[in-house]
Amino acid sequence: MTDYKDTLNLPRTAFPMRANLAQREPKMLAAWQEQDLYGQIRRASEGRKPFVLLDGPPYANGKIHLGHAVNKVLKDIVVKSRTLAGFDAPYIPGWDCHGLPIELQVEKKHGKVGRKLDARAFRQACREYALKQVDSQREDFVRLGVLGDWSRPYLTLDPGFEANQVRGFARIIERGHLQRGYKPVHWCLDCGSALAEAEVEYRDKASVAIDVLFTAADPAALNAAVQAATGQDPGGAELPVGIPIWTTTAWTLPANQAVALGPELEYGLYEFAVEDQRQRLILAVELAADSLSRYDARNISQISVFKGEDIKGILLNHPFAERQVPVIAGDFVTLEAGTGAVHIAPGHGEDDFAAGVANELEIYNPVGADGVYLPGTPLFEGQHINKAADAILEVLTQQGCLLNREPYHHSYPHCWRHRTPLIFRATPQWFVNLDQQGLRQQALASIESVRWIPDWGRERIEGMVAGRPDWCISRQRTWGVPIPLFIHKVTGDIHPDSPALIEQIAERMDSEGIEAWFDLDPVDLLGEAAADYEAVKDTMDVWMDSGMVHFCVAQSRPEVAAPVDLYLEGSDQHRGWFQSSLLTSVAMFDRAPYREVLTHGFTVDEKGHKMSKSLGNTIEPQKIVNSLGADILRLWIAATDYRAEMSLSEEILKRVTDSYRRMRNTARFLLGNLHGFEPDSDLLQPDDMVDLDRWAVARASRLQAEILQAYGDYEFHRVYQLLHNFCVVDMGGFYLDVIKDRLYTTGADSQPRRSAQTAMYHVAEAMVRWLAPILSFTAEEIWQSLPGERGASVLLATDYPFPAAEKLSIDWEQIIGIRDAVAQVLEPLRAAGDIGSGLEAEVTVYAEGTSLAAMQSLGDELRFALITSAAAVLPLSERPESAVLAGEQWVVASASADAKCVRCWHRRPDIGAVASHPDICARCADNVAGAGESRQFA
RNA sequence: UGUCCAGUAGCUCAAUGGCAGAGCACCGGCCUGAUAAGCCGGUGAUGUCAGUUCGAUUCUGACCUGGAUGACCA
Repeated sequence: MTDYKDTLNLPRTAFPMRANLAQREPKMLAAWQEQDLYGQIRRASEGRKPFVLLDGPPYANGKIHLGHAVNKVLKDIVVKSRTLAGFDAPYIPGWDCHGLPIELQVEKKHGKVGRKLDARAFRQACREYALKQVDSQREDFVRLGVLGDWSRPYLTLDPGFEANQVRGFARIIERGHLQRGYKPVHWCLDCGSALAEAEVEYRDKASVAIDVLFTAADPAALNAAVQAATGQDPGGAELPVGIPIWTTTAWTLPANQAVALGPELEYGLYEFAVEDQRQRLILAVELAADSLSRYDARNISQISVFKGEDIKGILLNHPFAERQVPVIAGDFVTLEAGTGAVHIAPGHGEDDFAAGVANELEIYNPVGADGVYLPGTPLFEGQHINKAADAILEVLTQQGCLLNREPYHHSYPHCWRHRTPLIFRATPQWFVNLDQQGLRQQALASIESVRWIPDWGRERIEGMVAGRPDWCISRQRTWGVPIPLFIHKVTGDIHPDSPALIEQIAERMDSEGIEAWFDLDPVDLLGEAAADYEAVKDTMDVWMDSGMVHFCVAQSRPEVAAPVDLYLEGSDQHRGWFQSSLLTSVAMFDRAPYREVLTHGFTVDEKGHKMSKSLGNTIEPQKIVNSLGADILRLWIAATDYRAEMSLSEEILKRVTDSYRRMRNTARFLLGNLHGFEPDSDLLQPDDMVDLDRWAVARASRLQAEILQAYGDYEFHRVYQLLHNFCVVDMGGFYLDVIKDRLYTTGADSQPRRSAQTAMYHVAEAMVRWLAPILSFTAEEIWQSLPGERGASVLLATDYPFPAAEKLSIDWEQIIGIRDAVAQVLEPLRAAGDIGSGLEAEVTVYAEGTSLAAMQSLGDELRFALITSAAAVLPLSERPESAVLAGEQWVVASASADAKCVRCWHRRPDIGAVASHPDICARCADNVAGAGESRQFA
């Protein structure tokens, strides 16, 4: 028997089945770097329609985690898919480099500012630390296959950035949004600084709740007020009377300036006895019973009832300070807890502050930056507020004003870095005022012009902007961009020429960065007037840094000038970067800095629980990359619907790896069978192609439309599903299976084979582009194995232009349905051991209508489509008793009685028809020694 | 405690006021000319409870679970 294997065209390719991504990817990265792929793409994209994604800067501290990977890879998929779609899509990554966390790291090593290092050296240490972090994070991002201008990222510590930031700040001042305020702000004693809203988190805290008595300064006046309200003299003028307040922050009592009652709430005057001492208290009616039981009161009687408003203005004795404080009305007073009377320290609370302003109280703050009562504070001067609690309670007890104390658990604001309780402390701070120039309203209007994806993002940010307080932008820290202002020593006003002065400062900062401000001799700028002014020592909130990226980066990199097309971050950035960027942009330019804002969810484990170190359920991206490869991680990110939580587990990674292999293998099969195909000479025109091959091209072309749509809609999980199903169902399950016979057995340069190769070539060219944004490494590997002249990288190409669709002769969807039906009928034969492969069977299909027509037009080539040795088709009316119903048609199947062709494995009656080739069928003989067969349909 | 989002087979995703689809996984089989592959067949699901409706996975409400975010001030 002649060995005919040599006469077959079996697949050949150097493209390996095993990906070995962990080893292969770094080499590919080196090659990309070597050839400056990013730069090449920029040059190739010149003049195209721009699509700009502005990178939200990660904070330069710590190793990147899964969330970072998700964010950067999503951005990368967007940028690459837009590049392939023919846009000029630059990507300039950036880092957020100033701020407290870096200071804390440096403090760990060098101690606080002024101990081992002076401020200047400390800042230098911060700078060095941040740059080191940037380097390490950059390495990890690059390893993920994220393509961008990594050699020239933007850093908020770049002198140019810092200079532009103060220029932006000047613009905000010019437009009237800056305000200097003496207001209570969240203050972290460990930071020694004010905090922004975004830096506050609420945690449970165990406090001591106390009831403190404020005695009436003039009981007769109180009685008179009650009588005026109720029409009855309450009497009992000889008894002690007062109003008890309830508080969990005893340390604020030294700053007390008033007691607030709800103006519309009902209060009662109660008389009772404690240890046989009769006395009177005013309490909210609803809270009276609870409160009086706390005080062990007996023989209680309610003397009268009135509204809080009725005793407004009555004076009370401060429990220990030498002053009297008024009763005021406060709408914010509720009946949730306490006594219905709220102690007001305008220097230590927001409501308190507002009440203080409304009632012309002193905004008194006796607490220093370090939490110690300032010199001159009666009784407690020099004590730390956390330690003074006992002393305060003791004083209250001595004064007979401590009615009750008990432990109390509540949630309380904490510093999100130190996790320590915050205090409210009135200090002079700088604010971006949301209302004095209509910033809030304009911001809300700008939100309307932005497309928010998912759309609930709009409501979220609207609610936040509508409800937020003024933005406290000053920090009393070392590592940050200075607030470059001069304050008049007498009037407290900023220098009238501030914008111009800031420009002069910015010019110095262009080269020297923030040190230019700290080194500045005010005389150089202000001349003789310098003596009248004081330089501000505060730094800016780092949210100002990142919030001004849209302005600062564009000054040196005009290709990303605002407004940009897209911001893409985690959904937590509605309160963070999206908002800070919006506010600065509206403050400077009256418009949003972005057209679209896309958010993604957070990573969770397989049970849907968030990943955290304490739960021990974190998965490190570095680990995945170094074992499975970056493409596997990228595929997971693409395959997951990022609008909700994104869950990751060992099983999920396994599934992702499996589907990766399937796609890779499909590509490998295409490449293996494109062996020897030179598109320049071998590519057939659609007219010359076998009908099935034209179907494959048409199918791929239709799919491409869907895939591009999905990319355009940022629905990458749809891209993945479409791609994977195409590989499995259309290609593996049908087309590639069917054309194997033709590829292998017909002549290498024959029309039937070239036709199939032409189709596969089109499919491969398109598919490598579909894959490229997601499986960047693998796509590049495929690209390099594809035949034909091509550029250095798939990313230098644009979406594949399919040849114009030709009308098909066969309704292939019908044929696919019949194929499934035949497979069902073949299964029992196989189970019975009558046949093994489908080529051992012959079938007759009985059908009517369109499916009959489809099969009839295939004629003799039906058997190739069904992958059986013989296939006949007859009208339904002729079906015999033995026919089996499968789907809509009836099938008769049996094992073929014919001999097997050793070459093509079909069972044919014409084996040996050509005498010189006794072991092969006539078709094979023709292909081996004759003119070669021709195919029209399959 | 408020608001928002999500909950569809073991996993990843679909869909619809009218029999809930796909792929993977799993089970069974085939092939050995994609072979640490490939092909065929099969099993399997709407978080819970009510309501509206002829009919609800879809609409409404409550609850549960998870996530995000805000308020919690005295």
